[in-house]
Amino acid sequence: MENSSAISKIQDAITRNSELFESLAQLYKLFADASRVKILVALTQSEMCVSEISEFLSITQSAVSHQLRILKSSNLVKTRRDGKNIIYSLTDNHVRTIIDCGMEHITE
Amino acid sequence: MENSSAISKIQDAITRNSELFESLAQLYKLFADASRVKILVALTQSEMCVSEISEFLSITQSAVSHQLRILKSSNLVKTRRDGKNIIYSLTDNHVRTIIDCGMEHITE
DNA sequence: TGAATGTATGAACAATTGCTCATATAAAGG
DNA sequence: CCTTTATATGAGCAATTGTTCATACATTCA
Repeated sequence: MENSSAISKIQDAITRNSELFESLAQLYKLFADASRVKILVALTQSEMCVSEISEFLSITQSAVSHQLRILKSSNLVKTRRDGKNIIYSLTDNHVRTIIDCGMEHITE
Repeated sequence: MENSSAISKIQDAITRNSELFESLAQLYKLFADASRVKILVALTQSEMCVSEISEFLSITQSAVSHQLRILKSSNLVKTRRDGKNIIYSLTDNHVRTIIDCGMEHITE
């Protein structure tokens, strides 16, 4: 197949910014699991500690911790300690925006 | 741990809308792969046939077809035939919006 | 200080995913 | 028709993922 010039420009642009799109996929991967989405949605409403999250997702504390570690190392959430609890909250408003954006597609 | 009433309301809301968040995760899963993201980004610029896409992603025609099938069965893209080619294009503008939304987080 | 509570972590395992290879289908053009 | 070209599809495989289980760590409180 021969390339039209318009399309080969698009292809160039995508090839040049390859790592950017890898990062983008990496970001979406964080939202690509129901447990994580639910955690993130919950945190858009209020900060929460691990056991609170663990309680309403029907998954173990361990599973929640594993997921939170992923979200934290990706800087979507941050933590602070409050006595025996570790309180998780969203790092910024991007999460909210991204979730809203996906929601609009679902509930069309 | 005892639930504050505010948090238990959030938990109720999330539990009630469980399937909604499953769908949301399912949607993001479509964007959670670099090849698919690149395909989708390319299609925001122009409709394309399989071999054009296959050319600039360094993956085989077969792999592209597999990915396109996923995107099509999820209604993110649609097809039409033009002679020997199958031309793929975005179903609507949601894809564009979702990608832009993620981009803003990446390029902050 | 020692027990209790809340959280983190590593290993192991099943499930899912994205690719390749081989092959099928389908339209085009001699 | 029969070959060529474009695309689709199924099986198989390696890599990744999300969970559980067992256990470690850390802070509180008696």
